[in-house]
Amino acid sequence: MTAPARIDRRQRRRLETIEEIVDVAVEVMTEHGVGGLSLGEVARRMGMRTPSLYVYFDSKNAVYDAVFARGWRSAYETTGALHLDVEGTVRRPAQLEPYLLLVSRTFVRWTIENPAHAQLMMWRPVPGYEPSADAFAAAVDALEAARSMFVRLRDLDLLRSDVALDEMVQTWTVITTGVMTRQLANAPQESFDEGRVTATLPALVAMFVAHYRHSGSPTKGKK
Amino acid sequence: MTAPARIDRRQRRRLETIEEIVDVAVEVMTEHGVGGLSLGEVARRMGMRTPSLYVYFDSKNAVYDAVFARGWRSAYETTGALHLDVEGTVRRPAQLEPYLLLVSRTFVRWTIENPAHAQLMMWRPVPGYEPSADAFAAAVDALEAARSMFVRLRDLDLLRSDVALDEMVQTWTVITTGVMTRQLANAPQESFDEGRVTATLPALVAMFVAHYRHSGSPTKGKK
DNA sequence: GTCTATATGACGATAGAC
DNA sequence: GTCTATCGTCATATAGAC
Repeated sequence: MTAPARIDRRQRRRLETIEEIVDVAVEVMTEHGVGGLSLGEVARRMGMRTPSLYVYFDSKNAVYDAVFARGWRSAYETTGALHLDVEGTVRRPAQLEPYLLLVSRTFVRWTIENPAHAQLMMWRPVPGYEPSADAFAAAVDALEAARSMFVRLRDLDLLRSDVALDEMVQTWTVITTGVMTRQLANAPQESFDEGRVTATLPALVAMFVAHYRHSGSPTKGKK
Repeated sequence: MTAPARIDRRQRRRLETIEEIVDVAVEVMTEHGVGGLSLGEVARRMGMRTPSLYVYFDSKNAVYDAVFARGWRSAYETTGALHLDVEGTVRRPAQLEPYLLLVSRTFVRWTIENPAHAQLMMWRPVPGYEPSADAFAAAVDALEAARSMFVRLRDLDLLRSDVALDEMVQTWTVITTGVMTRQLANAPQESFDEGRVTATLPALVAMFVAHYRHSGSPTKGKK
């Protein structure tokens, strides 16, 4: 039975080529902007001709789709790791604010360090491209992870239970997306650590925590 | 002296044509996405040939630049009107939170109703385009207006004076930009009034006010 | 001054030879 | 699987008609 093995080897090679195409595409997007992706440039860097890429991807948008899905999976893995400890059991944060600050910093840092992925994921920079159902599922998974984080924090009595979870998830994503957007749009050359926008994360998380923490009544609260 | 009059008429016609080109360009950007602007499409809709547009604009990026500058001027006029009363004297808001909610709602509403302008202004959707010094000045004016609003509110003892103004301006723009970004990226077809993201503005402004208002000590405040 | 005709080079994409 | 050849479209540039 050598036939299956040969097929496996072929498929492995094919997958490696696909991975390399995506890598080079991200490289080009990082240099020339997300909308500046050119299949000709990708082929040139890989030592091929443009039409050869069509063996692996049906269209330019299919390449964008792979970057989109890969981005959400990577962000999910990076940020989601904070929600679980090594054994995989649910983590019990001692204090709410330091925990949420760590989560937001981890996510925003990922977006600043992966600007091509992040812009494709958070903005709509490419006319005509919309994520496929498969790619969108990766985004939904990541949002669901954030949502279940808030469920967990609420069950631990760290967050108010009189506010709709949707509102917390929405305001949370507005804050993280807002920081990422202003940092990448206004000063894309600044790193996460030296960013003047990323530096406001502690203040923004403090506002969020004051508003939604369980203990006190944050605003207009009838004490 | 008929010559100057004829020149005036010509210049007026020229300015009208320029305005029309920008109008049609915004129309195309709204339909096909900001990066989907095609000078050929603009010329087609105006009943001209593409090269004729180059009489009025040096390049495609010059058209983007006009849209960028026009957008910031329009946003400035729309939002800045709230800061002054009819006579032009400084307005004295009775309550901080309703006032800031009105300002943020007015600004974000403008971005949702002018998505092409807003995306060009707040994101970086067009590879190779960077605003010229002139166009950038319009953006600086608008940001300065926001900053002076906070100066005024602080002088009126409505905002804390122990926090750097820069931080307030930064967190404020993060919130407004974040709402605009998530609404336009995730549900661009929803109007401002029916938007599920824009609906979180009251909660976000409440957080902001609780954190920065003068009276109480919002978080970790030593009472 | 205003527009058209024409040309160039890059792009995404397809067809077909090897 | 990779190539050459080709198509249509795009931004852009130049030359010249009116």
